[in-house]
Amino acid sequence: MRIATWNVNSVRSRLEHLQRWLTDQTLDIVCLQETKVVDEQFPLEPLQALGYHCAIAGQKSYNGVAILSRQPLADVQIGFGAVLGAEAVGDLDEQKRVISGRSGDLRIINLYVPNGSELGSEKYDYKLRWLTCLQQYLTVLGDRESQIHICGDFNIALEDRDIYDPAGKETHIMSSPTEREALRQSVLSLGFVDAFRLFEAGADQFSWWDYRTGAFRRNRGWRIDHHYLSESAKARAIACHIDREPRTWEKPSDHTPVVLELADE
Amino acid sequence: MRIATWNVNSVRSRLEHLQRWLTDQTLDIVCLQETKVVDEQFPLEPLQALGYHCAIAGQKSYNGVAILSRQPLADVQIGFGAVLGAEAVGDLDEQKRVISGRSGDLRIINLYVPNGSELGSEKYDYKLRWLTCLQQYLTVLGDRESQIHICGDFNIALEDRDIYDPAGKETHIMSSPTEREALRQSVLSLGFVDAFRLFEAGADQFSWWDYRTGAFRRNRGWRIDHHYLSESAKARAIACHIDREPRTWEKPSDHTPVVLELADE
DNA sequence: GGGGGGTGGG
DNA sequence: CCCACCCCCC
Repeated sequence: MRIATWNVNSVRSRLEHLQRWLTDQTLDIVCLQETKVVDEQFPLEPLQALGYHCAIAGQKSYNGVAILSRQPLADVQIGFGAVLGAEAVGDLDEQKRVISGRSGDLRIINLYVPNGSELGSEKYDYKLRWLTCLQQYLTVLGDRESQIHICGDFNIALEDRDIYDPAGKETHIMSSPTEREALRQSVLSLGFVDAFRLFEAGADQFSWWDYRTGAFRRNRGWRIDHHYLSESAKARAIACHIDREPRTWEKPSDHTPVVLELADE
Repeated sequence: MRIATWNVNSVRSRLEHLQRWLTDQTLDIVCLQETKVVDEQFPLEPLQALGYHCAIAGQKSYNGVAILSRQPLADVQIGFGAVLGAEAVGDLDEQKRVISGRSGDLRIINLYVPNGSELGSEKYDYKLRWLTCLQQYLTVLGDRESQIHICGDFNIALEDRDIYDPAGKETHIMSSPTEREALRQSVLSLGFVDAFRLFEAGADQFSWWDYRTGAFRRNRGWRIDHHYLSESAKARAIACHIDREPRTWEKPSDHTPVVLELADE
């Protein structure tokens, strides 16, 4: 099966790209971030017409996540609170950044990690608190289920080879040692592995390029969109690649899709 | 020579349409309204690249007029004040709605008449005052020059055959008897003739269709974009037609161009 | 630079 | 519906 993650930067303004890409490709599951639309206005019909079921968790203007799937997902859960309880989660579910569902024996978790704005800012603090909560969330789910796949826009580049020009980026949002450590702690320490790095060792492989200053043309990008696999899911991994093409289209998202292939069971 | 009038509803968002239309057509002079851009940001280069000189009178956000011409225009004048004096004009030159220039012996006057919003409103009063001033302006110019061509968006349909469904539109902005009379008084009473009606007698010939409620598809339009000719210029008139095609393009202006053909002298 | 939102204008 | 503007966010 093929699973994609794509931060579409508004599912409504990217609907034609999404339709085109889903028609060109053969995807089983597509995890979207930054849908930026309330559920009532999510473009269900055109995506159903392409053969997808939609599990959606949207909000107005910002954030919003969705999972498209050829087969309906079981046990769809929205937010950390669905697993940890609303009290434990506090303000971290106010923004729609977490949606999860099960496809056969595989638990799919789709995340849109907060950007964090600037080191030391209030938003940065929110990002770190959010990642701490993510660890609890994954710990609980990991105790319950064996095959787990996590993907999304992590807004963190794990290593220097994941950034176009890493020198001096220790104080940059998305590449600070503190953020990297928080992501390792929240995800990698639980045994999940970065699926892309099972197959690709090189640098200059990016999934996001700023709209400004011709970053895509100059390939000044970041690999911040990831797939993670639990030990048992990792055994099924066949390939993981970045599809740069949608980023070349007219009025693209600033992110491009990352596709993971898993062996059928 | 061929002269067009086109309310482009923002010259920047309509630049591709304008380039396409100017490439398809052979125009000598193109009068634009609602350019909605300050002079410093007017897209001079792409229009010069198509072989046009530009006389521009813009403002931020609203209004704005321009004349594109294959040959540079002589004696370009902006506003009523250039002819009547600033004192006589008061607040009527604050909005950029008037630009004029001479091409050979022909005086070209490009106008964007105020819309007027609603009958009885402050904007309506401004429209009527503006039209009174227009009469003075044209009277002075008519005393000075013989061959005069006036065009633009008049925001008034002169006759019932110029509206898609005239019944009950006496209290509608753009078709009230008061506005029609004001336009007759300001322009027609000075001897200028509606060039389109020299050639076309029929109804259902429109130059503007509201963006809302599928007005274009249903041809619920208005003929509010006009060419007027002085007696001596009228002698040169060969044809006048509405080019509906640009209104069929993607993201069109709500107006479509009206083209006048004059015999070369 | 390109999404979202809102308001004001037509 | 589709401009413009402003502000917020990435």
